[in-house]
Order: sequence, then C-alpha cells, then structure tokens
Amino acid sequence: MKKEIDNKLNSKNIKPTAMRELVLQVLIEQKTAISLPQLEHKFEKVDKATLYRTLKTFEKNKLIHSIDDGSGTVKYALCQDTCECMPEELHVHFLCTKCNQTLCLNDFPIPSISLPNNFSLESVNMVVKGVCSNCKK
Amino acid sequence: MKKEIDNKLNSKNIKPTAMRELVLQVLIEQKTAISLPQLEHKFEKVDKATLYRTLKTFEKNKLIHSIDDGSGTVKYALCQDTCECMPEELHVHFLCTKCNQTLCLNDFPIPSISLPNNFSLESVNMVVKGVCSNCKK
DNA sequence: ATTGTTGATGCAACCGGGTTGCAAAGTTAC
DNA sequence: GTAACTTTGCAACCCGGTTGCATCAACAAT
Ligand SMILES: [Mn+2]
Ligand SMILES: [Mn+2]
Ligand SMILES: [Zn+2]
Ligand SMILES: [Zn+2]
Repeated sequence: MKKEIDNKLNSKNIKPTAMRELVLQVLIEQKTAISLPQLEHKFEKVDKATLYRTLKTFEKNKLIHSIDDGSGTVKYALCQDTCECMPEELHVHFLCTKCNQTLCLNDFPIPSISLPNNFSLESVNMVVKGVCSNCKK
Repeated sequence: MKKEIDNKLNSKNIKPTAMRELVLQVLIEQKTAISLPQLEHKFEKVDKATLYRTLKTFEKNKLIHSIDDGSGTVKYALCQDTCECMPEELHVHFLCTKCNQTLCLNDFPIPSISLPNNFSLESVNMVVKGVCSNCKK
C-alpha cells in the first residue's frame, strides 16, 4: 500500500511526505475526478492551502491533470501511468448532470478539428454533459 | 441605430430599457466575446448587478450565449440571428493565448462524439486554445 | 552532535467573479 | 391618480482560488 504510493510519487519525482501520501491515497481510491473543496471534505482537519499546493505539485509533475468541466470548480484526476500530458493524449471528459460527477473518458480521444486560416492550435478542452451509465438505470 | 437595437430586443421579447440598449450596443460593436468584468470597464459608472441581470436576461431570451473558455470568467457573445441555442447548433470557441480574446467559430460545428455504452449526451463544450490570425503575423 | 539550508506545512488574509436581498425608482394597467 | 409589477442601484455576501509569512521537518555540511 504505502509502498506503492511512495513508488508512484518517486516515479514522478515528488518527495513522499505524509500529506502527499494521504492525498494520493484518496486520489487512487477515487474513481471520479475530485475538486479541491471536495478533497477538503475527505479529511476532518486539513489546510486548504497545503492541499492546494499538493495538487499543484502533483499536476506540475504529471501525476494528475486538471479538468475544467465548466462546473465552476476545477477537478483533478490521476493521469494514466504512461501519460506525458501531451496534446495528442488529451481525452474527453464527461460531466453527469444527475450525479454531478466528472470522469475521464480515457478511451475517447478528442476528435481533431480544423480551424480557420492562420489559426494555430495548442490544446483543446472538450467536455460532454449528459447522464452517466450509473444514473441511467 | 437605436431603432435596430430596439428591434433586436423586441424580437427576443426583451423590453428595451436604456440600460439594455446600452449593453446591446456594446455587444454589437464587440467582435469578440466579452465577460461581465470586461463589460463593466466599458462604462464609467455602472452597477455590476444590473449588468449581471441584463446579461442573464439576454441569455435566457437567446439574444446571447455564454462561453466558458476556461479562463475563469464566463464570456458572452451575440447569438446568430437564427439561433435557438439547440445542441445541434453548438459551435467551437477559440481562445487566443496571445491576445487573450475569445471568439465564436460559428462556421465550425462541434464534431459529433461517441460515448461509452449507456451514456447519454445532452451538450458539449469544446474550446480550442491557440494563436489567432491577428496575433499570427 | 551542531549548525545551516532547503523545502513543506499551517494559518490567516486577500482577491475576484459571481450572486442575492432589499429598497428606491420607473413603468404599466386600471 | 393609484395599485401592481418590473427594473435598477447599492451593499453585502459566497466561494474557489491564491499568496505572504512564520514555523517546522528533512537533510547536508561541518
Ligand atoms: Mn482526464
Ligand atoms: Mn459562440
Ligand atoms: Zn451520473
Ligand atoms: Zn490573438
């Protein structure tokens, strides 16, 4: 358990502190993307700023990626092991309007798009809203 | 001028008040999407809440649509005359990383996307970041 | 072991966009 | 004119995100 977590941190060149281990633990158990405020609720006593900086560190080191699903709060999810967060590996995100959960559709790459003349593309954010399979039945 | 503006308001069932005429005027002159804070700066003395409610009214009546480009502030742009804001008529939005302006790519419909089994689709937001033609030369 | 350096943490305060309650002013209907 | 309704202005609030600063823990050099 702790071994795996520390390995994961080390593999991304993140020094494994107690706080970071706890946060990564939560992120691993979490099957949907989670926001900073939501993450705060996962601990009974925790400092927002520390969590914030932990997430920023994780993101910078490509352990997690941030997701702007238009809900007003940025969410975070673990990157795939192989992920380098390059534009090619961007995937679609899904926001369920029933359960309000956000998930990575890792198997659904963002379709390529054409742009007007003289526009150049750097990145694309694509968020689909709808009802997830859990809420469907 | 004022005639056209009032016509536009009336055609969307919006009572043409002085404030609304002013705001619509700005929106028409504006070739890129504009946020509430930006809109505030367009007037020397104006109440944020009034602008806010004006935009909400415009949006509800499909005179404008809101754009979440991930910049942290929602932007607004005029709808096409014929627009009913249906999912089919959604278009891609472009955020220029140089000039920071957001624009509607009205001629670029959002590509259709497949979803996992038992997921249903309600709407899609697609924002492309890059460099616009103005900033390119 | 002692010291100095670096990075992580905790706390508090701040910022900015968005939103709401409420009273005053304006508009419309009778 | 009066009553009912709508719009406006002002103030206050909410909340996610961010920063400054002091303290603490880890670690390296001596
Ligand atoms: Mn994802
Ligand atoms: Mn648009
Ligand atoms: Zn759901
Ligand atoms: Zn530009």
